[in-house]
Amino acid sequence: MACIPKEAVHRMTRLIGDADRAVCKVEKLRSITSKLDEKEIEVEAEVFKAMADPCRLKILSLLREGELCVCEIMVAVDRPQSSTSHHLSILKDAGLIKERKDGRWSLYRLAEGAVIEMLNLVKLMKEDE
Amino acid sequence: MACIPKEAVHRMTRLIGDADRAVCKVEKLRSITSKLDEKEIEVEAEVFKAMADPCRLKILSLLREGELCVCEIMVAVDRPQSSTSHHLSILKDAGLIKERKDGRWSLYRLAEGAVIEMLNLVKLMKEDE
DNA sequence: CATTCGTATCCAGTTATTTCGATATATAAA
DNA sequence: TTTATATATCGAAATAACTGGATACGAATG
Repeated sequence: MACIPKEAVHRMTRLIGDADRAVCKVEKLRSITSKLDEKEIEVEAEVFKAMADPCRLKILSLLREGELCVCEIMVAVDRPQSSTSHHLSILKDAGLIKERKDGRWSLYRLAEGAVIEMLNLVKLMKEDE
Repeated sequence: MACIPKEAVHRMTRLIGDADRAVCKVEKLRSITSKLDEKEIEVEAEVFKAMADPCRLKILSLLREGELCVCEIMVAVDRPQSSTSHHLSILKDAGLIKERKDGRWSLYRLAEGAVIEMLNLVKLMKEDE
């Protein structure tokens, strides 16, 4: 584990009172974050980032209805082609949607798994406040 | 509903074959997105945006352990005070965490509700691929 | 009441994201 | 093999987000 800055221990001592317990607390806090897998957190952040845009949320809602091609999606969300395509690639990279080629069409669908539950959960979120 | 661009119907006609069915399809697609509550989607995007940052995900993980003050959190995530405080305000505005003042301390905790499930779900997400 | 301490806010610099026209690529039709 | 179509990618401008030092504010402490 990285070295514990003296400043941190000093602060914590003021907070807790006892210097030994302070060191212990700082080490405990640090150990929680240092156990987190940096790479995994990065990937999780990318998933949330992909869902953090109104247009992309609309696309995900659309795809709940079934598989659609880019030109259908761009009509539905009312964005230019390049913009729509870009959003789709962000959703795909995050693993939220899957692509299938058919002739000159690219057909997109929701990925199996937890995507729908995520969309449902965030709706619930606002209700219990 | 906004007017349907001729271009869209034209494209759809090529895609489907029949002109009347094309108009129908375009209208159906549009109706899905137009039924979505713009304001609600904005709010949902804000929640995902708040979770779309590695440092903030670490803070949420930390708070699973219980209530912490800013100076404890900044030690744990190893960021300057202003930065930590800023991240906390984003999480609070999104409704993911709650604040409680005690003397000169601000104590933060996870909001009741679906926060933990969200964090668990995104982990599951990566497994089924 | 002056000082210290914990936090929030402000600010400026940097970096990342979004947007959309233009262009490239690939498939199919003529 | 020329042309049309569907999609992806590039590029540049506009916008938004993150970062960390400096400052402001409010609560405790001496």
